[in-house]
This record gives sequence, C-alpha cells and structure tokens, in this order.
Amino acid sequence: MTTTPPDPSGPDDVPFAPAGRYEVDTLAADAREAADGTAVRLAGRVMLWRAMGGIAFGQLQDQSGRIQFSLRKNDLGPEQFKAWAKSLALGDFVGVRGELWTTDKGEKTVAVAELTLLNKARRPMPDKWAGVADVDLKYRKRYLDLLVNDESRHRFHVRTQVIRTIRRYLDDHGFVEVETPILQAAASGAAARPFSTHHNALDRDFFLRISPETYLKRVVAGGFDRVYEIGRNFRNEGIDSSHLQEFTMLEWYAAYWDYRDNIRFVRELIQATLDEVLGTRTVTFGGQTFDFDGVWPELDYRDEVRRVTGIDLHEIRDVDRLKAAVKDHGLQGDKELADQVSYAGLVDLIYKKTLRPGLVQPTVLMHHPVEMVPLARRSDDDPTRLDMFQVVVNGWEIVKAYSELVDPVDQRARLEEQTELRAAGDDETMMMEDDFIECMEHGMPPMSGLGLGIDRFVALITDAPTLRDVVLFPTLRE
RNA sequence: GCCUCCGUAGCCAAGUGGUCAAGGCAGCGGACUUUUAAUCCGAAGACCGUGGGUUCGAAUCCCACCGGGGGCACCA
Repeated sequence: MTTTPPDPSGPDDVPFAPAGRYEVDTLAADAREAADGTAVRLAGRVMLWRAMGGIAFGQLQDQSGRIQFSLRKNDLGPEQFKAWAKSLALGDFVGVRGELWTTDKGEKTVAVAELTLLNKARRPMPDKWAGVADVDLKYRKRYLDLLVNDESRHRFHVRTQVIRTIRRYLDDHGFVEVETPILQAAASGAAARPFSTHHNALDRDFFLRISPETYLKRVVAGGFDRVYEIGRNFRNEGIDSSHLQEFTMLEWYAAYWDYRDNIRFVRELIQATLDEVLGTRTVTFGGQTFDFDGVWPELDYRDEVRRVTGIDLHEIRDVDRLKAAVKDHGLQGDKELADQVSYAGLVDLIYKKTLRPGLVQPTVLMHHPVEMVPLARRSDDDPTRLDMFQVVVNGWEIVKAYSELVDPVDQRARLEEQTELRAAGDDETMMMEDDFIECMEHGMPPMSGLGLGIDRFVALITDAPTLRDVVLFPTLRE
C-alpha cells in the first residue's frame, strides 16, 4: 500500500499537490536508538538518495536529526520501485512507515513498507558536501543553511536552550517576567543613538528602545520586587562581529539587592546555564579556551586603567586634564581626542582602546567613575565611583550591572548634567525623563539591576565568530 | 561614512590578457539488490554581479554602480 509516485520527469515540471497532513509517531533521533523490528512512522526531508538496481537508500532529516530508510524492489514490485527510484529528489518531503533494521555496516534503517510524497522541492538543494559556503547566501537563505549546515542548526538549538534555561532559573528564584514598551517617547537607559519612527494616530515621533531599564524600574516601584524581561533592543550604530542593530537583551531588577548580590547571582546563573546546556563550564572560542568555573577575578576599573595606561583616573577628574594626560601618554590620534567632549566619553574610549581587549577570561570589572552611568548609585565610601560592574569575556561586555540610583534629587542632577553635555555636543548622552523621576519621587526601593547580552553569550559558547551567526535573519541590504 | 578584499551554472569551485571558460555536486538518460559524499557510462547546463571604458583580443586591466566579507569610526 504505497501512494503513487509522481511522473518522473524532473523536479521543475512535475504537477504535484502537497499532502495535507501525515501522522508521525517517531523522531529520527529516537528511531536511531530504537530496537530492530520496531514499527515507526516518520516525516522529513530527503537529504541523501542513492537508488541502485534493486534497492535504494535515502536519508530523512527532521528536527531531531537524520535516519536512513531503504526501499527494496522485492517489497514494492518493479514498477513502483523504478518509479520511486527515478522520481524522488533531494529536498522532497516524505512520510515513511516501516520497521527498523540494521544494515551490515551497522546503520539503523527504516525498511519502508509505505512511502508517501508529502511535497516536492521545486528548486535544488545546495551542494550536499560543501553546503552553503557563501556567507551572503547563508544569511539571505538561512533555511538552506539550517538544512545543510549542522553547525548552524546546532547554534540555534543552543540559543533556545540558553533562553529556556535562563527563564526557568529566574522563575525559580522569584522573578516575574514582564514586557515593557519598545516604542518609547524618550530613548533611555543607555547611551546610544536610537532609531526613530512616527506614530500616525498620535501624530508624534517615537524611538525604538535602546534599553528597557527605566520601565522595568517603574514596575519595581509598582511592587513587583523581582522582574525580568528578555527582548529586543535597537541601537542605530555601526555593525560588526560583536554589534548588531537589533539585539536580544536580558534585563532583571531585584529590590533590596545591591550590585554585590548581582555579581554572585549572575555568576551562578551563567554557570548553571552552562552546566545545563553544555555540560561543561569551559568553552572553546576561536581557538581560545574560556573558563567560567569558580569565582571570576574582580578588578577595579580605575586601578586597571592606571596599570595599563599609567593614567590615574582617581586623581584626574575633568576632561581637559584627561585630554592632556592622554596626549602625554601618546595614546590617541588628535581627531579622536577632539571629538570627545565629555569626561565619561573619553574615559570610555581609553578603556575600550587599552584595557578591554586584554580582558579575555571571564572578568568582573568594577567601580567605574561616577560620570559613566547617570542611572547608577554612587559608592557610599567613595562618591566619585559607582557601585557597578561589568563582566567581560573575549574583550566583549556580556554583562553590565549596578546598584540602582533611587534618589530623585541625585537622579535629576545627574540627568541635567547629561543635558548640558548634549548641548555641548556629546550626542551619546541620556535623555531627561521627567516621568521617570516623578516615579522615583513617589518612592522606589533600593535595588540592583543587570543586563546580559544574549547574542554575545550564545556566540561565545557556540564558537560563533560573529553575532550574525546566532541571529536567524540578520539585517542586510535588500 | 571611510579604507580594503571578493562576486564564474541551482550549489561548491579552477582559471589573473590569447584556441569552443577546468572539474565536482545537484538535475536529465542508462547500468547496478546493502549504500554511507555509493559507483560506472552518456548527454546537457555560464550573456563570468550590472553598466561603461582600454585593447587586435577582457572572467582577467581601468572607472562607476549593486551586493557581500574584513578593518576603521560609532556602539553593548
């Protein structure tokens, strides 16, 4: 009992109506583990097809992997066998029903009793050995990349496992998942150029969020003590192997925690995620090995800048003296120097040029100068620095976190400084948000929040050289 | 935005001034009853990204444009 094979005249001119549904009871990966003689029904794509005179072998691929299937002339009769041998093509979707057996070469195989053509592929598959090598094609036709490239398929499976594991971990620790606006009247929570758009019904411009930060704090002010959001942020900046214009960020906020609680918590979260997804806390990336086990070293931001550059940020507190110091130490070209109008911008530039590339193993870099982040809390024992840290791996920042500023007086003053810097020509300042300060005036519990770049983390643990390899459809020109 | 490299058939890929632009996979015709990128035989498939130019002659050299990679700048 086999459906009639189509006219074997080639994939492009075969009239064929796709089937409606097919009853599947086994996945390829499970079938490979099942005992000979087990009756199975599977469906998937034909990825290999070798028809000989009296027997034919193919490989069927479904979401779980591949399994071989066989057709025999003796079982089907010569006409049926020949018709299938000539008509079945790579890329076709088939349903197979039959019993499992193991070939002489030890390959688990479905002996097909019934073969059903579910749909034809009207265009050819990529080269079955070389796969999709052209990176342009790989991103534009990701479906082909996923079909033929095991490495790509694996990365996206890891990505979903990472997100699922993180979500479960946070849920288990009393966090509540929430959603906050992507269309925001003021792009806040980070220093970055936003995308802007127009809301027709309200007849006003909006920004795509660069961060959910101030909205998540509003939720905490509303009594949700532990909240998190996993979602897309957008930053209208350059694209490279560690930056995408839309990227996925995990942010959480916990009332009554400080940044020290988050140093511990994020380490335990990452280690638990690695245990669950990879089964190891050591990952290989670009030939290097990153060890996430144990307690990660903690380095003081200003001490490290001084160690690497000789510039003492404890002592140098204003932009003019800092520019002079940079020049004295021969660090920068004049143009980049002149472009920086703010202390924070220049400090950040120095850090990115000199210190960050050297932070390869998981490192906690902490106590940034107070000018760096207007939403973070000053340290009680040193008001020139922040209760803040970043986790850097491979020179990539994968975590940024701090004790939150919940004092509306200090908050207003810090954002006003930002406005002044903007007027002076710094276009990466944070926007004033009166509504947010008003929320703070109503009262906000002490809290600490944290952001983790999901794309970067997944890229690091799947040895993906660029973030485009862990995003299904990266932005390209048309 | 700037610099630089790349674009040859559905896919992979040789060819860097000179007879009809290699080869492989897929597809087409044929052989083959245990293949593992099956093998073997046969036929076919390319206005060499697009448009100009140089030259007796251009896939090859030059210019512009389109698309992509890498680097710089900007950012997490």
